[in-house]
Amino acid sequence: MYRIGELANDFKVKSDTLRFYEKHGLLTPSKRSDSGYRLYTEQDKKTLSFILRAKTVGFSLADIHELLSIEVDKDNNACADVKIVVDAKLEEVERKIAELNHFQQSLKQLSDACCGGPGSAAQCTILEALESDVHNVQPEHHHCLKE
Amino acid sequence: MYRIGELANDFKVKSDTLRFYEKHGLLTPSKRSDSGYRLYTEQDKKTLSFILRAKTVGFSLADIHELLSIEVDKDNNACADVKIVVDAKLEEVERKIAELNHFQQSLKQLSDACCGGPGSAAQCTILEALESDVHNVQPEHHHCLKE
DNA sequence: ATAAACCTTGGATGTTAGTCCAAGGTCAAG
DNA sequence: CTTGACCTTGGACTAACATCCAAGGTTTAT
Repeated sequence: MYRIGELANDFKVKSDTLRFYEKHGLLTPSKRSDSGYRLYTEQDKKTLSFILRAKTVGFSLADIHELLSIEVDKDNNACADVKIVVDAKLEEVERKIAELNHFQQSLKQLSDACCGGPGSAAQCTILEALESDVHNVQPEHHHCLKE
Repeated sequence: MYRIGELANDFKVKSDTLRFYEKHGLLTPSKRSDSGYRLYTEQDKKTLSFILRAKTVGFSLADIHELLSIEVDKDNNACADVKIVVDAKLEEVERKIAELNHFQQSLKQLSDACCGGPGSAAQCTILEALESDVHNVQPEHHHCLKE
């Protein structure tokens, strides 16, 4: 069992943030001490980890709330509704992955172009790097390769 | 050349948003008409596309400003500084990709578990799906597989 | 030549996601 | 038995990112 300050400290967030998440239904501590202190379990810790990770990849707290409230239950015949939500999020995740792979290629090109060798590179920006079709690079016409 | 409303419409944002990006140095239209109307070029369009895509994967406008102002210039001896920025962003992108791959696996499990077959699944949440080690699944002990 | 549909600026307002503060209760250490 | 570091609540405040509004200028279509 962790008190709010401990948990906050472990994840480098403020206690206020945890209270804020509670107020918005994202993370309710599993127990309270006799004196009313919030007590968080390992499970709560995992939920917090999930919230913070989902945030870094661009999900809003509303999105995260939706993800957390997905309950696939064999006796729940709203199952089809759940599948619609899950599949929508899955598509969103896949779009994000595709974007990030694209960014990754471009940043790699920039990194290589930058101080990449004795001659260094021609002028280049991330937009030029993104524009170059990674699947069809023609080195001699390319702005961003070393030398 | 696009006027602000056209460009806004193409990208499903408000004209106000484009003026906001301009005020914050993210997207300055390349020209103005004689009467003072903003005129955006194809290049500006690409910049806007970049801004919006970067936003969906969790970059702040400040991050995006930083990415856009990267200029790898062969005559610029601040090259090492640029490489530091680029490599930091690259790491960030790679972390995001790793998170998203993890989410993707979990959402796939949920999607499969949900209405996945005649028997459907045991109760399952995204947290349980995330927790299950995808590289070491033991179907009989797993909460979220069909039947 | 005038209405409809654009555009300009500046400033007010709204939403999301925290962050801070005040007044007071709890708890462990000395 | 008090000092210091925690915790409680409620409410005010902030920053980032827009979004709206007012007063007025421009363009195009009839």
